[in-house]
Amino acid sequence: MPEGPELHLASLFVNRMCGGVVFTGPVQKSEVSKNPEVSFSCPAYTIIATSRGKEVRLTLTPQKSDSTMDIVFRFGMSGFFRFTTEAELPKHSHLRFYTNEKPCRVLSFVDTRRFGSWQPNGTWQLNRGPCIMFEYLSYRENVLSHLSDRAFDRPICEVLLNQKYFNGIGNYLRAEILFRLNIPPFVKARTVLEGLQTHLSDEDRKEQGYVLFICIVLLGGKGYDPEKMDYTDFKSWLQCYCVEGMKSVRDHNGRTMWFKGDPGPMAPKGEALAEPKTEENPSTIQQSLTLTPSYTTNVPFVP
DNA sequence: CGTCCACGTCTAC
DNA sequence: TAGACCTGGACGG
Repeated sequence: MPEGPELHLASLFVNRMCGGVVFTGPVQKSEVSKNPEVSFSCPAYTIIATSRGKEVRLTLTPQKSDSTMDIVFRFGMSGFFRFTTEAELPKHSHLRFYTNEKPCRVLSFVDTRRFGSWQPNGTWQLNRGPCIMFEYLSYRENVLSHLSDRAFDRPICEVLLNQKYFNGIGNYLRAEILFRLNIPPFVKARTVLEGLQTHLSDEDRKEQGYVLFICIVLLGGKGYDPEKMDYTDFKSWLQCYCVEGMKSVRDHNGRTMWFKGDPGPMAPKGEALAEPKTEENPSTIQQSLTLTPSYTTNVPFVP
């Protein structure tokens, strides 16, 4: 997805573009979307956004009332927000908020593959853990106080996708985190994490990818540009995910895990590792990074 | 043309 | 632990 950082940047985008903008009328849903109708209509309201892990919440506030409405979004594989004129409505715009301007502009939730979802009058999904980026202490406590949970019997790379404990991590981040911390992906998660019960030091934060996340978010803010369809910066930020010379293997859930070196003891057995492409091994299929607009518009980078 | 792959959940057997 | 849910880009014949 859009992973935690992109969801956060999406919320910054909404607040930047819609700050001081007045919206009006009903919220419109595309015909094709199977998500619920948003029965909200108001002559004048404003929109603010918040993010938590892999969710974004829009709060609609009528100017002459205190009865706000929250809509909670998950982005699936391809969701993002855009703010355009009505004439330039993006393809796959599935939920639309219209401004009171003439000609009006439209805040759109765009989602090519329609794996994304929204919930009117929604709340943060109950079974998702604290946000790794903005609820760091409770995130950390949630992980460390539940290390006896059977979930941590799994390899670390698979547990990192468990949103009950790592709300915000997705497939590119797990690869980048484990690669940069030099942790073999298929080591039992509990083994990796149980050394962290000490006081909160910079090393601890580093070990749980916290520093990585903060870098992504802080440096990513300036990279967010929905008009610019250029993901060069994102690709050059990646050190492992989809990078030539790295190995990849399907994990036990069928997701591709990118890594370097030793896969670790719990690697799926019988699985042939994809060999890294080298000059001597040109027959290997070259992995290409195909990016939908959410990448090109939302993804941050570290120079 | 066709097959494979993609930033993620969901729910059904 | 599979599939189901979707569109579309890359690449092969």
